[in-house]
Formats: sequence, structure tokens, C-alpha cells
Amino acid sequence: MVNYMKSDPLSTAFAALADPTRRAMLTRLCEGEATVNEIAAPFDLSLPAISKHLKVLEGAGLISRGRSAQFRPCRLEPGPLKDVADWVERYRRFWDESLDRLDNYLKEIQYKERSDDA
Amino acid sequence: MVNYMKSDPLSTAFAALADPTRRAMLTRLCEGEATVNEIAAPFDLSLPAISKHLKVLEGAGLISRGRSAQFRPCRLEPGPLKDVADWVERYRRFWDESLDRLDNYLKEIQYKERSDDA
DNA sequence: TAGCTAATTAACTTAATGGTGAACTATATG
DNA sequence: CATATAGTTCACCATTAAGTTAATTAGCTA
Repeated sequence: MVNYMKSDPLSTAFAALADPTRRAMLTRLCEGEATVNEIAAPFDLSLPAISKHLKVLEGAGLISRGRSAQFRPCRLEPGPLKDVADWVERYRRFWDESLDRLDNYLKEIQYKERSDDA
Repeated sequence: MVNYMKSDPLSTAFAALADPTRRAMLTRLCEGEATVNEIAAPFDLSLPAISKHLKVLEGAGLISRGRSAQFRPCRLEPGPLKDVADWVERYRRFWDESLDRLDNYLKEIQYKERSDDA
């Protein structure tokens, strides 16, 4: 009987990434630091909603926030993204394999079609 | 004003992966097909709970299920894992960069320490 | 000080998630 | 047919998540 802790960092990162708004925010932060209002601009959401999303991202360690005057510039923190990449990377052989199978299948089809032509 | 759809496949995949029980199930399925009870064995959870987790994984396209007699063997479906890997891969340069910065920082520290010694 | 801008917090609603036990479906077998 | 095994569905409960509006904090500027 395994007892999994309910909020390990990897789970928190996956959960934070499970929202398209938050993923879009990270994409925006690829271009560099941004204030909350700059991040909010493209979305049809209230500022408190944006604030909550940013808190989720910060809680997952995916962003960090500074202070300058009344602004809280956000910056991308890639650590958890690397953890996600490392986790998912262990499955690479499976999708490579299934692409191989698809490839073989397509070759087989082509072969049969060629036979049909003949 | 961007209008993001609330349950695109990538979000569904990330959400499914945000639970350590479900990630453990996928890890188990790396070894090959398994029945529901085989999958359930390591967990201290009721069978309905297991069934729900499997439904979430199936809904995300991360597993598929067959039938043989009264068993529903589950198998890993790596497609969405590849999509996750592809998404996160776009951030690789960021963690590479920060590791570089860490590397430089550590080298700098070592340099200073050496100077202190001298 | 008053007022503007940036952002967060509070209080609330609604919906989704994760769990349970009990009942049910489906298949195999004595 | 009766019973055991495999698994799902139902009805329910507690917690969390995502959004809102209104109020609040913090810092700049006239």
C-alpha cells in the first residue's frame, strides 16, 4: 500500500500547466519580464483572476516576482519545466516505438498498394 | 482579448498528469498491459477510485482499454506524452541558460575562493 | 494631503475533483 | 442455476479551483 503525498512539486507543476491561460502567460514571459497588467492585457479576465493565476504559477515555482515601485515584475523560472521534461522524457521510447509501428504500417500499405497496381 | 477554450487536449493531459497516483499508474503500464485489479494493487484506494483515475487517463488519451473475458486490460498510449514533451521542449533554452548562469556563478565563487587562499 | 495607478485580499458563487460504500453488469465456473 | 470474480455506476460528501465584484494596500505624483 503506497501512500503518495498529495502535493509534491511535480504534481503542482503539472496542475499549474493544466490551464491554457497559465501556459499562455508562461509563453508571454519567454519574451522577458512583465508586469501584472502587461500579462493581463491579452485576456478577457478580471485582474483578481489574473492575480490568482500568477499565484498558482508562483506556487509551482514557474515564475518569481520582483518589486520596483508599485509594480511586481514577473519572470520565468524554468526549473519545474525541466522537471516536467525529465519526467516525460522517460516515456520517449514509447512514442518513438509507436511512430515506428505507424511507419511500418504505412510502408506495408504502400507495399500492398504497389502490389495492387501491378 | 483572447478566448481560450477550457478543455483542449493538452490541458486535459496536463491535468491527468497532475496526480501522483495517475502518474504511478502510467509508470506501471510501462511494463506492459495490466488489468484494473493489477493496477489497483499497490494503492490504498477503493476500486471505484481506481476506476475514476483510469477514466481520467483514458479521457486524456493516455491509456486505452481492451476486453478479454471479464477483464479490461489497460495499455499505455504515448501520444499525449509526446505532445507534453513537445510543449515543454520549447522552454529548454531557459533551463539550459540558467544552468549556464549557475555554472558561471559557481566558477566565479571558486575563482574568488582561490584568490582568498592566495 | 488628495488622487491616480498597480496589484492584492476578502467574500462569495459555481463547478470540478477525489474519495467513499452500496448496488449493479458481465463473465466464468462449480 | 448459484456463486465467485472483475469492474463500473450511483448517490453522496468534502475539498479545491476558477471566476466574480467590492474593498484594500502600496507607491507615485500633483
